[in-house]
Parts: sequence; structure tokens; C-alpha cells
Amino acid sequence: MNTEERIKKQRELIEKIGLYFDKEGFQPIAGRILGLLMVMDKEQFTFDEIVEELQISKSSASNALKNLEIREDIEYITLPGDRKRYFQVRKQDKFTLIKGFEKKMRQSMDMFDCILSLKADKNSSNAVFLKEMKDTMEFVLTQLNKLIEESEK
Amino acid sequence: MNTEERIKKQRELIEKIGLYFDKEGFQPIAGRILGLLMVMDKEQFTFDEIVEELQISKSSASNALKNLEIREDIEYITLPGDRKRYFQVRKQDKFTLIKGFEKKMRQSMDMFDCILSLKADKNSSNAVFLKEMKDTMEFVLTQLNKLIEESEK
DNA sequence: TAAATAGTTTATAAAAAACCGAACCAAATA
DNA sequence: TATTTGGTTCGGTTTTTTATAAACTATTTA
Repeated sequence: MNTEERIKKQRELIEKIGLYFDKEGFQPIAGRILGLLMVMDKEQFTFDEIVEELQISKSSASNALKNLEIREDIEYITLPGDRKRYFQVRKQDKFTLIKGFEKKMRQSMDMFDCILSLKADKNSSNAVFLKEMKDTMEFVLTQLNKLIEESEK
Repeated sequence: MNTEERIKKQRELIEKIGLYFDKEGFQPIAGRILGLLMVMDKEQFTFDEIVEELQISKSSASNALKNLEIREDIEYITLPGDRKRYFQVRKQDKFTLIKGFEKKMRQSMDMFDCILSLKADKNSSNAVFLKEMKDTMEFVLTQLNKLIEESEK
């Protein structure tokens, strides 16, 4: 595969990644920006380069970038004597990644707890089911944290 | 807390759960139906009961229920000599739950692989980062499967 | 056979999200 | 001081999503 082909495939991949992020709840343009910053060989893009590369308006870019920054998915660096911002994907470490899973799982677990606390019959079909799901999640999280502790040593 | 208070809180919780599912990408009414089926003491609802309880139109109910069924979040049972369908949450077992995590994680991992395979420089900042994320996920999945195997014994 | 039940489908209205262009602003440069 | 650069904000348009009412269908009951 020569460079030209590769770059063409990268541009196609940006679209696929965009769709993936759409499903994750990102706005379409935000997903494509994130895709751009992830796949291309060049890994830092200025505002204007993003606008140009994705063929979007400056306002769309401005909004999407602000969003991605707030979500901590991207960040930017600046260079001395250069007013431009250079955007890049924000690299989290593996512990942050796992903490992310944990946070999402805890949300479900909290919801299950709320439901359980309001059930008249704690042995009802749903109550038993929710309790089991919650316990499974608790178990997974405990084991995961054990693994982290071990790997920290 | 008396029964009346409890039921009032359950109705409020349905709204909260609805919002949670909205963020997960469910359509609003689908999220509320799922909430209803999860939180109330009564754990099976007919079509008309759902329409009545949530104050929604029959067509909205029909669509949302079809959706939830396709996603395998709910199911219904029928009773002999009764044309009505009784909807309830579909209970997955803990292995299915974990398989669900795994499937979602594999999606990210596949995406990372696609990106990596198109990178000119496998030691670029993003390439190294994506590789590390992927390896972490791989590790988590392996450990998780080990746990499952052990618990199956 | 007529009417009721248990929904589905269709057409459409209303609301929200996405996106754009143009005007705008602040800092740097000419 | 005027212009350029690097954006942001505002107002409006387009698109998509959500939800409805009304018409319809298929089965059962009277």
C-alpha cells in the first residue's frame, strides 16, 4: 500500500470513526474531528486546518472543539510567538481508562440501588434480577481494582 | 415510608431512569417504558396500562415497545385465552452482561486496530497511545474471562 | 354480522439538534 | 492607525427526531 492509498483509507476511516462516535452520543462534527486527530499521520491540527480538512464552517468547528475540550477528549498546545492553537487528542493513562469504566458502571449500580430501595417485595422477579446484576458489577469492579493494585507494584 | 409515598417516589424515579437511558441513546419514551417496567411493584404491564401510566399515545407506545423488543431489553408473555401481551424487562444472566461489556470494548479495540494499521509511524504519539489503550483493554478482557471460567467451576 | 379489543401504520405537526454565514472581537502586525 | 489573523457569537435555515391523531387491520366477542 503506497502513501496515497493509505491517506485515502485514513480519510475513509475518519467517517467510520465519526459514525462510531455518533452512536456514543457525540455530535457528528465532533466525532469527525476526533477521528481526524486520531487517524492522520499529522497529529496536531490548527483550527483552520480542521475547517479545511473536514470542509465545515468555522462556527461548527468552534462549537465542536469547545465541546470536545470540555469532555476532555482533546486539548491544545501553543507555540511561542504563534497565536494559533494546535489541537490533539488528549491521552489518558490506562488507570484513567479503567476509572472511566468504573464510573459508568457505578452509575448503573446506583440506579439499581434506587430501584431496589423502593421495591415493596425484595424477592420480586425484578428485584432479584437487579440485585444479581449489581453484585456482578461489584464483583467485576473489585477484581479490576485488585488487578490495578497488583500491576502498580 | 408508607406505600403511597413509595409509589410517588417510584414514579419520580421513572423520570430519572428515563433521563439515564436518553443519554444511553434510547428514545425518550423507550427509556421511560423501561423505567416503568423496572421500578414499579407490578412488573408486567399490558399495552394499555403503559399508555395509561405514562400518558402517551398508542403509536408512541407501539413504536417504543417494538424498539425495546428488537434491542432485547424487554419481552412479553401471553396468557391462554387472553389476547393482551404482558410486557416485562428481559432478564439477562451475568455472563450475558459481561459478554455485553466485552462486545462494546472489542468495538473500540477494532477501531484502534484500524487506525494503527494505517499509521505511517507506529511510534508516533497517537500510535503508542492507542496501542497502550488496546493492550489495557485486552488485558482486562483476558482477566475477566479467567474470572468467568473460574466461577463456572 | 356488528361491535369491541388490541394493537399497527401513516401522515403530519412540533420541537430539538446540527450547521452555516455574517457580523463581530481581540491581539498582533504592517 | 489600519489591516490581518484567529477565532467566537448571533441569527436563521435545514435536518432530524419525537410524538401525535386518525385511519386502519386482525381477532374475538356479543
